Amino acid sequence: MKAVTPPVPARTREKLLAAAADVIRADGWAAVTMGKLAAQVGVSRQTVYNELGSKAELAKALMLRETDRFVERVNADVAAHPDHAVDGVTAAFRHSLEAARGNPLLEIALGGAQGGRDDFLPLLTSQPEAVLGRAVDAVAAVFARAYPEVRLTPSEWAVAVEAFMRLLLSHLVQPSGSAEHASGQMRWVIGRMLGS
Amino acid sequence: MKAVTPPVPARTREKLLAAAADVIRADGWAAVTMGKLAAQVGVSRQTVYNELGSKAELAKALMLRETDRFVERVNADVAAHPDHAVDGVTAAFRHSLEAARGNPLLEIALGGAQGGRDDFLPLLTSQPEAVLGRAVDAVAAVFARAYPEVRLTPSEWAVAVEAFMRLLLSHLVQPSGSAEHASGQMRWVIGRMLGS
DNA sequence: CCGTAGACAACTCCTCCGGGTTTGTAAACG
DNA sequence: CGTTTACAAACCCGGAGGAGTTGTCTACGG
Repeated sequence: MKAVTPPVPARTREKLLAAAADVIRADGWAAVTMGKLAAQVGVSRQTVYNELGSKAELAKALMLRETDRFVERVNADVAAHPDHAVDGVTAAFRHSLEAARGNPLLEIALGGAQGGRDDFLPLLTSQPEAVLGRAVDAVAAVFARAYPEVRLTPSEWAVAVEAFMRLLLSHLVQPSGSAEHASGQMRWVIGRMLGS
Repeated sequence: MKAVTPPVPARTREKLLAAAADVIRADGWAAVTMGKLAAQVGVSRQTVYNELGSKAELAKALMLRETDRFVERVNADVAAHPDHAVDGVTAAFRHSLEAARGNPLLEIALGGAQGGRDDFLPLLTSQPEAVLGRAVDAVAAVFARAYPEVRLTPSEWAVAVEAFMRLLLSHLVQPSGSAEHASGQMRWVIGRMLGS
């Protein structure tokens, strides 16, 4: 467990992000202060600034972290359905929907819950390419690699996955019944987009 | 259609809604007060309450009014492309997107602009069936009637149009390039959903 | 060299406090 | 009927104050 690599530098960032996620889970984004993160990790406040830059960048880093987890989940879901694209993509949709529900960070970022609206919303609206575009590219790559039998061009995959992401976010903001029901509807849309 | 019923009652409501829309366009939702509407229409404040019930119901009525306009636009767009479903639906998408941009009421309702967030957002999130479900039903009926050659079952039309609406709202909240570019992408998705 | 501790101005946030406005309802009036 | 008037409760606004935070800079120490 003890890091062979530099024990302090790169690992500190991860611990700071984890601490921030903990504080958010417990008391929300407003309760996240640089000083609290420093104390929780056992480091000075300036190290936090050196490592994260600013609070806005912390928000961005947290979103990117969340995005990575999301892509990883999608990867696992398609791996569980190797030979049926529609099943795999639909499972990824349903699983992502359930995982996102009750995720405090996501609830804050989607503006529903009050809190750092000014810190998180810009990441999804003003500069979507930062986090959303990144997710689209990664997921499109995952799908295209896992399901080569679905004959879509790279740009078609990009369009399909962008629609996939938009519908996912839409169902988070405006739930329509259960996740079960939503993914049931999505199965039809996904089936059409992937060529039935 | 409508009898030449009392000239005052039903017409007053329409004038009140129009006045509210004017005030919103000029000074935003916060500037809309029941007293101002009464003065602008030349009626007493209580008549406003008798006619509209409350401010929350006024918000709902305005959204329904906007929904009707939207459905009417869609109707016109599909009528302009009688023999090509994908063209008609895509045109409806692009046209709706452009019409919604710069529509003060929509900007408020979608939460981006500050303002009556507490009055409008619930209409799209807490009780989506009130306004959104209504729009889905109406648009699905329009599409199904205009393009019978697209062989979708009524429930398939409902699913497809719900996706259509969700993607429309998504592009309003998170624009991706120009309306031109967005509808270009949507053309592919629509083509797939309607059976290429 | 890297991280710490301390100090610092600017800023945000919260609270309290009035005062004005608005909401929503109810009565009396024409 | 619709209008006027009255009214309690809630809401919004601007200011004053104070605590807490942000972000930066400098001096210190292993």
